[in-house]
Amino acid sequence: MNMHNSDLKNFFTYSFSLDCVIFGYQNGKIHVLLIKRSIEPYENYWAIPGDLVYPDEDLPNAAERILFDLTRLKNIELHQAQTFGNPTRHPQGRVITNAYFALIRIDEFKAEASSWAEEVQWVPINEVPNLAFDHNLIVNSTYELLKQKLTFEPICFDLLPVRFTLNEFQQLYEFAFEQEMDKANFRKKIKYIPLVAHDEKQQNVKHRPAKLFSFDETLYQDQLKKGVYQFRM
Amino acid sequence: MNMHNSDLKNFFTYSFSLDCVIFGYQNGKIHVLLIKRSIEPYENYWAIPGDLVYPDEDLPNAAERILFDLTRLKNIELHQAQTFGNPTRHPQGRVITNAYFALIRIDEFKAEASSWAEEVQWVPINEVPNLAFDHNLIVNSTYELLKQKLTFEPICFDLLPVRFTLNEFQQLYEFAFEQEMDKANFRKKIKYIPLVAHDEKQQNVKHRPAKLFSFDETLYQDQLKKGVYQFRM
DNA sequence: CTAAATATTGTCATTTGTACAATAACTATT
DNA sequence: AATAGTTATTGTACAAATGACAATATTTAG
Repeated sequence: MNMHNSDLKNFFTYSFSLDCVIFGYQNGKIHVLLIKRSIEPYENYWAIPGDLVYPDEDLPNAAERILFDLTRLKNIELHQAQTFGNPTRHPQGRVITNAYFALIRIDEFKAEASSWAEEVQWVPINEVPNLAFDHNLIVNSTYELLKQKLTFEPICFDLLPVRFTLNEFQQLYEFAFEQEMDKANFRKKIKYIPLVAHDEKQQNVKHRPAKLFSFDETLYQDQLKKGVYQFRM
Repeated sequence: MNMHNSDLKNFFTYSFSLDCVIFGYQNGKIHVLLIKRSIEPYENYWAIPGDLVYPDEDLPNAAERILFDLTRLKNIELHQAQTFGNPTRHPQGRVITNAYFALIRIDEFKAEASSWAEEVQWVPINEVPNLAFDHNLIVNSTYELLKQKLTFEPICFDLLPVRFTLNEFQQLYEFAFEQEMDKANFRKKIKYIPLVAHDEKQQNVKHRPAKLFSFDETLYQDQLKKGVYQFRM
């Protein structure tokens, strides 16, 4: 497979690609996974992992394959985001691209550069450099979508460690919505979210350690089915 | 332009199309605009208006053009929805399609069959027949998206007449969410939505006529900017 | 003028939201 | 072991929103 260089122009009249915006959470900040391109166009630029879709490939499969090829990440739940089709977005021809995104725990998965990705790097969402193609647009649009989804789907738990403190939970929302919240009131607000309290506590802090919680996905699905509760922040 | 028949296979290795889901509101029901195909494949099937995107055409422009070509509708604000890329969704080759949707006042715009659309028809969302291609999937997914958006964006006013009664407003939500609401409580809930009360009243009803209201878009945008208020139903 | 019908407003108990204060539990230091 | 420092967790009091229901108002039809 080498449809990445100058012969792309002759390969398709126009073509279809897929770009992955992978979000992670670390040190109180939402991060995005970037790769460094070792090929033209935009050689040596940072970009989000993406590539052309094969002619007989379904989009979810393409997303999985492309992400794995470039970053060795697998078993990640990818979700469709927007499609970008500006005719001039690719310097070598018409390439329409569909963004997919995922939320992962950075330390549970190890991203490694592979194929034409020379390096991989997690970058805080508000420190993303100038990227290849229209990837800044794609990252920003998808981050807006993420923030929207954070308010009415319990996806924050894909970013947090499996066991987290209520403060960590709160700080994630404070970061995303760029506003501080009252600790006591935050705890009342999340009263109905099905969390399990564990006996375990935070380690290596030089003050009273916080209790650890985890999200009960099964109970959440039950509540959804019964219609007794709808997630909303 | 005739890339719709058997020569499609040779025209593009794979191609990209755009399908429009146009919603309207009438007689207390949300409707979808359908066209009847006069060409193969799926000749004589009902479908949503859609066609191939030109190689040098931006997606928003393509959406406008395609909708106008088939239904004569214009000056309609179209919004991007999902992209559908199942390799077998089109019987003649790989065609990835991007759905766009719009919300309009049915009687303010007159849809007319044009080009290879033989007929146009507004159909209640819960009475949509078996459609061409995967168009049932597209319509249903986009309707789900619409319902989501109804809860956090003031797009309901694109469906309602410019001047509407509070009951009409309420009934739209009752239809979309399939649940009845208390009249008095509904009025309290919408207290902060910037509506203008007019002196005008409902006509031709055989009981006390209701007062007419309209949505103040300008005031809403101001409130948004100031961050004092966020639409939420 | 009256009945029928729906629009509109009001009441009240309950729940939720908000700001802030108080208490609890742990670490580090003396 | 006692104490200070630090953060976790719970509580309190008042304002605002919600929900079920009742009461009143305005129009048409006769």
